[in-house]
Amino acid sequence: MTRAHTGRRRNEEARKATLAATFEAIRRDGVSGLRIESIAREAGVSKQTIYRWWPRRAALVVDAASERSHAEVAVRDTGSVAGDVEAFLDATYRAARLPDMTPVLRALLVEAQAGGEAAEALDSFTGGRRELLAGILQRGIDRRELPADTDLELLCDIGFGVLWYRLLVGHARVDDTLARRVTAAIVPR
Amino acid sequence: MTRAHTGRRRNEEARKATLAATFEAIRRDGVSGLRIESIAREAGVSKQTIYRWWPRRAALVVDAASERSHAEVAVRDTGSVAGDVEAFLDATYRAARLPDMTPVLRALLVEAQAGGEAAEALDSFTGGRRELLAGILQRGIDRRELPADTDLELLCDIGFGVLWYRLLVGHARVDDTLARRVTAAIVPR
Amino acid sequence: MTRAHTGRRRNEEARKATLAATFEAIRRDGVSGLRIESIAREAGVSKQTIYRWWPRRAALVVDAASERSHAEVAVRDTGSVAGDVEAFLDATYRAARLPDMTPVLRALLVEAQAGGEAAEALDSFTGGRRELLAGILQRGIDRRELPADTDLELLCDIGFGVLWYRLLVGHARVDDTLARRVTAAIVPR
Amino acid sequence: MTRAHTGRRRNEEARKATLAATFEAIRRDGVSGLRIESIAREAGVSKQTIYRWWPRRAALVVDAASERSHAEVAVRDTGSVAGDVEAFLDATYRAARLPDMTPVLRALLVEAQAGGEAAEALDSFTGGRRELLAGILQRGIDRRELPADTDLELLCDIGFGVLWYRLLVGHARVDDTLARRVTAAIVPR
DNA sequence: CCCTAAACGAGACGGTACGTCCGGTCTTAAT
DNA sequence: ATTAAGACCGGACGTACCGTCTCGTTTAGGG
Repeated sequence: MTRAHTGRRRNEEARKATLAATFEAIRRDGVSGLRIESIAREAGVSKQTIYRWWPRRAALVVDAASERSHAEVAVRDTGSVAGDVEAFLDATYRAARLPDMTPVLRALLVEAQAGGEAAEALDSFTGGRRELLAGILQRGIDRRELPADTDLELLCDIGFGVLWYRLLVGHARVDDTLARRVTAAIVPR
Repeated sequence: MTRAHTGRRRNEEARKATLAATFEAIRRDGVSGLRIESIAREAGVSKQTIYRWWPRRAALVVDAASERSHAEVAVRDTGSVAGDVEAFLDATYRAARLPDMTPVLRALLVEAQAGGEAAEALDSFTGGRRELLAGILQRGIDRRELPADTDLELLCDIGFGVLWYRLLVGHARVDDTLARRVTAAIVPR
Repeated sequence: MTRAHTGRRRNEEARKATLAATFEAIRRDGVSGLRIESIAREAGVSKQTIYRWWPRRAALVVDAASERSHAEVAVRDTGSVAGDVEAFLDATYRAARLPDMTPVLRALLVEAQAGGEAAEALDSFTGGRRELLAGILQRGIDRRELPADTDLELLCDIGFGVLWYRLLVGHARVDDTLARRVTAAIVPR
Repeated sequence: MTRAHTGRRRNEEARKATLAATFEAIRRDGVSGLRIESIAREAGVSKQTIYRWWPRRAALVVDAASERSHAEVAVRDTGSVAGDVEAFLDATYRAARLPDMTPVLRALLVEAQAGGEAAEALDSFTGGRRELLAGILQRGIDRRELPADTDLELLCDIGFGVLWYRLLVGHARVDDTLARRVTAAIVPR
């Protein structure tokens, strides 16, 4: 391995190489096929270095995932709730169906089923997204576009539930039309 | 082990003991904690016997899961689509949130992410349920209770997507009111 | 690896291959250079199999050594103590300086320094040899060839001490003449 | 670590602390249990400092040992070879059986089995001692106390062989009477 | 009635990966 | 220039399971 030592400071390149190899491994083998030794080998990093910084496998998955999901989904103001929701869901669904993104989302969810930090990471990730959508819908209520007793929580669960359901069960693709259809189902136009 | 031999016929007790141990292990450790050797030990069965009948781990999970999900969800005719849908979803959600059922559903979905027979089993399981719900909704269209252009596929994804989303992400429980709320959101009353 | 399985019985060939590889490794690298993984690789045996039967490294060394030191040193009756002692020491020294034997003896002694079963094995090995020599000398006393107050214990320590000293320090070889010289020093002719 | 830096000169205290920790570790764990990292930790010294001054583990053992074996065994003139030899052996054996000394001698011998500088150090150490004993015996020949054809080399091997044999095999202690008994066996009184 | 065939428990085996430990090298920052 | 600190790659450690392979026992069912 030709990477230069950095002495007693953490080696940033080793960190990057590890996360890149993890990401690639998730893409290739899925989360159940993750092998720390393979990642170490492919990243040209020693196992000890991996265990030093990511004491649990879940931490590695979470970090690899979060490197790819920085991209914030912008909340726009299109003039109508329906437009705002559709824009938001469209951006969300587009991001999720990127070939790079889908396996990472699946891996994160799978890893989260064991509880622990992956569960927390997933919860915080999905929680943040739900708040954004809830905010958009709340704005609709404030503007009297939606009735005051709108079931915000449920509409959020629908918006994201349909997405995850399709990602995980695979009976139908997350295609271009989905955001429009979901919006039509949950927001009167 | 005190279980009696059955000679050259398959030993039904060994089969049951294996599936029970598998089920218990899923409940205890989740699908990622499944160990064939533990199952064999706990079931008082030899590894060879397990591998003879369930050549892949996924087959074991699928079998253990299907033993618990025999219970067919009845499709009733309450006189209105809304009533029928709510009755169906309520039964579905109730079954899914049974303490025995939830871990198995999660395990099946996780195992399915690797593809293979677990994916097929999950697909056929969820597919069957979607068809039932679609049938109920189609009857609503036929009776003119629902518009002809109702997006059947999407409404099914909503009905089940919300359920799975809550089972997997864990931000909110699948409670008694959920079926009513979901029904209200997707079917005009 | 093409070695045939033997089912649930211990595989004798695997045992032999392991000991042979251990012996070879001691010869090549000395006891401090022993690597269980190398032995496993060279013997075509899995690590688990080695650990199953030799839970400690010392046990492996002891077994490998004892496979080579079966050869009993015969106690002859030449008609005189001096003759008997010289014959015994000559046979002992000859065996010890065999190219196959020397590294194993050194390894056994080194391993024994840590205590444990190697120490016991060495003690029993050397103890047996000392008893033989003591028996020969005792016979000399019985026959009035040696004075009754002969320091048997010390003479044994001399007979073997000189051998080990040369084996371990390496300032002089264990050559053909040594047995005769040692005998002359400890037994009046 | 509270030890003061000494800037660009070698830090004598670091050297002492390292050797003391090495000595202590040999006493505690034997030579096979030596860990550079433990020594560094216990001595409050960095690994780099150890490697700078003792590039090989053997060098460390040799140094630690030689710090303890400075004590020269005086060669006295008691008026008879027997007396001189006994005095010399007694002093030698007494030094070797000191609780501080024994583990270090064992460690040195073990380390020497791998060859290299430990072997050289051991050889030079034992060689020096043998020359002293040989000198005493030669003086006995010169004074006609011993026959001219006395096997000097062998008698030295006996004097030290018995010592090492007992140190290493552990079947019998190096006690107060040993020097007298060995002397009686190799030098006519 | 015997004798073959299948199922089963037991458990050894060759592998692969685990997570830990240590060896020896390197760089930084402080003295 | 020397040191403490500590990250790093490499590689062996001893353990845990995997999936495969006999072995000897048990019973069912066909000749």
